[in-house]
Amino acid sequence: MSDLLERLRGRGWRMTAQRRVVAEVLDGEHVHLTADEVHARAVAKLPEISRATVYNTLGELVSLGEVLEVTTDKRAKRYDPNAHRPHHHLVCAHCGAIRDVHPTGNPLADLPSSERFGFTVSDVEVTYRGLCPDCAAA
Amino acid sequence: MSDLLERLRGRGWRMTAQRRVVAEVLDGEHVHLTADEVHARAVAKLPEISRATVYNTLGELVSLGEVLEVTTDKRAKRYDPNAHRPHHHLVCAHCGAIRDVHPTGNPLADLPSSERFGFTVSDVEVTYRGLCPDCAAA
DNA sequence: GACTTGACTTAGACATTGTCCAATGTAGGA
DNA sequence: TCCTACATTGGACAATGTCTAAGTCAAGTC
Ligand SMILES: [Mn+2]
Ligand SMILES: [Mn+2]
Ligand SMILES: [Zn+2]
Ligand SMILES: [Zn+2]
Repeated sequence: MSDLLERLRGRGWRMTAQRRVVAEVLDGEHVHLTADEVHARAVAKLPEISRATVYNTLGELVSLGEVLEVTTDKRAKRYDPNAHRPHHHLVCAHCGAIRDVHPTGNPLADLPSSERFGFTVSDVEVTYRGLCPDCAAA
Repeated sequence: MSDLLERLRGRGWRMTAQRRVVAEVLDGEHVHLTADEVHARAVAKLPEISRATVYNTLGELVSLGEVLEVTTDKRAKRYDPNAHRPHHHLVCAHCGAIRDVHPTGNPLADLPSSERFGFTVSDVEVTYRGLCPDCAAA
């Protein structure tokens, strides 16, 4: 995460306690927190941090390409710090657990030009759904 | 759509003016309306229809498998009457236009078991993103 | 170290999307 | 025609997200 903080400093960011805390929360593998979850964890480290600052900071990180927005369910957006390695997601339909996955092949190649309707297609998101081991056992 | 109304009658649905109007609105190809858009179009045909009824009816149609929920953007859910032909979506990143597409191949086969984390994977959603012809020209 | 300034943070109002409920209405069978 | 279980309604409430005015502070300058 200090990598991230360094990059942000290089981009002219003022290093505030709030931004440091948000960056700390957004660290690790398979991390896909909602804004309110980020806020709750940030408050544990810095009680006076506001919801508005969390939303602002997340939005800025997304604009900078340091964090991805993921919408695996129809509720809140989730924020994914694993922005520098392209990947897709595997979601448990029962408990919502999310794993990063790396399918083989290139789904873009599977969309023939006759199915492109003249669009310039630049990106593809794949969401696999199923049951995680815990939920399948229950 | 009278097909749909027949199926619903067969399932024991009471045929109300409200349900008929929602079914009428949800007709056609490449239709992906939000609940409020459905409501606005329904009101044009039946001014006294309430938001609650539109939400109730859409929820029931989804439960019955007659309509799909689609979340191509991070805003409102969209309702897709094309539930009987599996397909994916192509979305314009600029104006939000949505087309139904039918990629070749089977993306499920592209997820090796080493990338399944013990999940029972049953479904996959693919969303292609790019620019529609109009937005690319502008 | 003190000063300055524009970027940053905050609380809370407001907006959008969706859910829930008690009261009222009605489709369809008896 | 009557009955009643099912359906609809309006509005309160909830969850998520946006915006703004006022106060705060990081970091450059002296
Ligand atoms: Mn991820
Ligand atoms: Mn569709
Ligand atoms: Zn699970
Ligand atoms: Zn477009």
